[in-house]
Amino acid sequence: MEKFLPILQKTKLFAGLTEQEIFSMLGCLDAKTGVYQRGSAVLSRGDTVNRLAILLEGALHIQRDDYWGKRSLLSRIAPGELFGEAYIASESGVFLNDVIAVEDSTVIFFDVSKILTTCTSACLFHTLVVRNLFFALSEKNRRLVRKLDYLSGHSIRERLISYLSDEAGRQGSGSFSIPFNRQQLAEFLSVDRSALSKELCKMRDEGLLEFEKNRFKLL
Amino acid sequence: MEKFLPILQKTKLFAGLTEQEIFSMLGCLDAKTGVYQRGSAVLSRGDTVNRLAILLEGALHIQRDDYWGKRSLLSRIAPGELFGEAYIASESGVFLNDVIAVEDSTVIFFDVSKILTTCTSACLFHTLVVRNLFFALSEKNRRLVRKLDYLSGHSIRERLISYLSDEAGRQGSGSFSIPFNRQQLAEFLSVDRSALSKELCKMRDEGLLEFEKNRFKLL
DNA sequence: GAAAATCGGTTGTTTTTGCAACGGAAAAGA
DNA sequence: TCTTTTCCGTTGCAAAAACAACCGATTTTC
Repeated sequence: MEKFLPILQKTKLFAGLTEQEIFSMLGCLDAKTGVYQRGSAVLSRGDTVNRLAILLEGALHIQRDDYWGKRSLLSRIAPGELFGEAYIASESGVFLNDVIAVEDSTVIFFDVSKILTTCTSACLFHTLVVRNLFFALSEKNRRLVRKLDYLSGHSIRERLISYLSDEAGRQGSGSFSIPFNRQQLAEFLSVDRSALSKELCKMRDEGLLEFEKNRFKLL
Repeated sequence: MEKFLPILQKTKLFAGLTEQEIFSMLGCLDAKTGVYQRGSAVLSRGDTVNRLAILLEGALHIQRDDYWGKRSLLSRIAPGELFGEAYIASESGVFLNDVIAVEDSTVIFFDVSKILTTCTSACLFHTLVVRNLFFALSEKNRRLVRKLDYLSGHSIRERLISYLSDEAGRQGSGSFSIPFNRQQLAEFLSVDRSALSKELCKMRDEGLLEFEKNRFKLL
């Protein structure tokens, strides 16, 4: 557990705490880590979730397959990001999606209710963590709204433009790479892969952008 | 301000507090109310938001018009619901959508940072409000994920089914009414109104549902 | 109560998207 | 290195959705 302290210190949740303070909270939060091989499930649809999770190493996809096997890719989780936060406070707590490790991954789980319920040891950093938790949730919220924006696009081109220009802004450059291959990007934007491919090439031919593999350049 | 205490008491944010306790917090949170006529803007794209808002009376639409005047309806806010929560914790704090009063509305704004920063009067109910805030944000989060689900549908029919069956579940009956007219429902689901109308009638002819105006019955 | 605006269903046409299948290039695995 | 798998662009066709325009009914406004 100790070896993850430097990583935890960089997360939004524990921002501003010393390694020592984080360490003392881990016990209080009943922290448990899990290791997942590439391709295995971290959480599955129907699981009861009552813990907050943070990805320490690797990469995860939050996704869902419908009756016909059509897959929706809701979001990708990068190291330091938290997930499962939407369900811990729900009555049912039943998880509606699958969380899959797309790389070998390590995840840490917290019993977050311990932070929220009146803390017996009303320590100073508790207050800070609660504040951080609020910021993290708020940011997550913004992310979801952004994704809603992508999907509100009425055509493949609109969805692509809103997603790609957003990504360019986030990475601070018109030249950037995305964490998806074509199939995954199609699932992320809820469109057909071949139609996506067609549209991308059309946009390239029109001089709107350049790309090679998962690297893009907006013009 | 006092006349809104019974309404505030029913909100998620102040759940579990007495009217007296809420009243004493209003000053601490620097609460301010605003009254908006039907059709007027509560918040506009580009505004800097650093306050949490709760709708006390009326109804709001969070929406956005693109370059071509095409409107996306992100969500509808009912009395007691909070909004603006995504932006108060962001660096820029710049609001990306428009919030429009679709009925005469009253809104209350809070300086929520006051709850989060170390409270000089570390009162008991502060802790409770922070916990409530977390639950409220978490619920908002779930709502956004649900809407993402609707928009992930690959056809108008799929979007309709996921939205309508969700609404049926939420209202606990196969017979229910929705807070949108056809045009608004089309904007909410990001589809063309006439195509939506066509699909609805087709589904009715196939015996999947019945409807009249904004009242639906799933079969 | 008359005029104006909104609402929702309908139709026909155009455009876009989905789908299925193929093939070459690159990557992964043995 | 050779085989197998994955990736991604391409094509043709079928299906779906967007668009524009129209109309009767209802609602709103004055």
